[in-house]
Amino acid sequence: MHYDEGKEKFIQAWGTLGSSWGINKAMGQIHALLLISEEALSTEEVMEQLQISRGNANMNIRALMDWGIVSKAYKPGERKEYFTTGKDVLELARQVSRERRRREIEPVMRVLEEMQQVEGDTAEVAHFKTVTKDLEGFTKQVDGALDKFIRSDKNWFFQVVMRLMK
Amino acid sequence: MHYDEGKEKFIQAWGTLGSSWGINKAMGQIHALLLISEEALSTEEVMEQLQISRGNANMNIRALMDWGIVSKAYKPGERKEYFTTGKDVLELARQVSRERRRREIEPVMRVLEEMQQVEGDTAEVAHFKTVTKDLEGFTKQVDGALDKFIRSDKNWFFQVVMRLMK
DNA sequence: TTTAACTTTCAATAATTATTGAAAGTTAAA
DNA sequence: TTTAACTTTCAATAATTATTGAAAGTTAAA
Repeated sequence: MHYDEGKEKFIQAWGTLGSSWGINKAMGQIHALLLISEEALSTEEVMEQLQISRGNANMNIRALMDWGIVSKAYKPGERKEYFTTGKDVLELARQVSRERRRREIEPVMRVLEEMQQVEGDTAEVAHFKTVTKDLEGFTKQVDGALDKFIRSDKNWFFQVVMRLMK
Repeated sequence: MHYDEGKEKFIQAWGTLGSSWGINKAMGQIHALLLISEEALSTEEVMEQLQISRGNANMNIRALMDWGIVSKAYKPGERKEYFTTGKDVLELARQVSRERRRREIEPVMRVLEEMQQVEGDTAEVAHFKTVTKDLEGFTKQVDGALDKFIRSDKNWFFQVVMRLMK
């Protein structure tokens, strides 16, 4: 397979993965492009390589910075802004976990907690509370594990996985 | 808070969570409704309670069955089909993991593996292969852990989480 | 068989989300 | 200051995805 073909495939796959994970396609593609590029890229270069508009490129680069997985890199003597993403995959996973936890798990947990405030002593209400309590418990477990992962040092995750695999 | 208000909130929250996890809103809401209902519900009842059309209800119930988290329940003497979902949250998580693994992780892993076939001995290609190899390695780890989780018995997950938390 | 109760399909439409590109805004050098 | 190189915003539009509802299909009872 030629490099250009591989690159194209990878960018596409990464965009698709992104869109089934709450990150939009362009965001995923820009990230993929930055991942495989050794040099930091400018907005222009991103626009050109992915064939997207300036607004699109700009907005999605900003979103990636918002997620904390892309950062600015100024080149000496240049006025233009350049962007890179870390090449450490584990750090990336940790950052994505952190954001998803904050954006998705936390809000749903707050709602689940509230559900215990429902009044009434019918069987229906009792069942409702049982179910939502269960979900809350499970969500808490996941949240805790995720938190541990996020805070952990570089090797923790692999150590745990290794332990599980043995 | 009144039961109806709580119920409404929960259904909304579950729908929203669904849509940021590749499950659409209606699917999430139907699932929420079935979760909190002790009795199995008919398509009609789902339509009425969520104010959605027959086609929508039917399609999303089928999708939930496809995911393996909703099942048919016939009522004796009745011709109509009724639907329920398991109330075991862990089993639900396991089922969702299984599906997402199959639908999202497997395809991307296949692409990542292919990337090693890229020809050329430039620094650019070397870097490309390094990055995609790293991603592949990490994805494999996650996939393995997920597989372990999916296959595991009921208590495994909590045991592991407990161990992590201590 | 026929009928009626039910389920499924699918083209049309609505709703949502992503993208464009030009105009407005910002900033560093002249 | 002014200018020009750059970045950001945002209303308009395009693309995608979800939803409707009526028609077609299926199935069990009469």
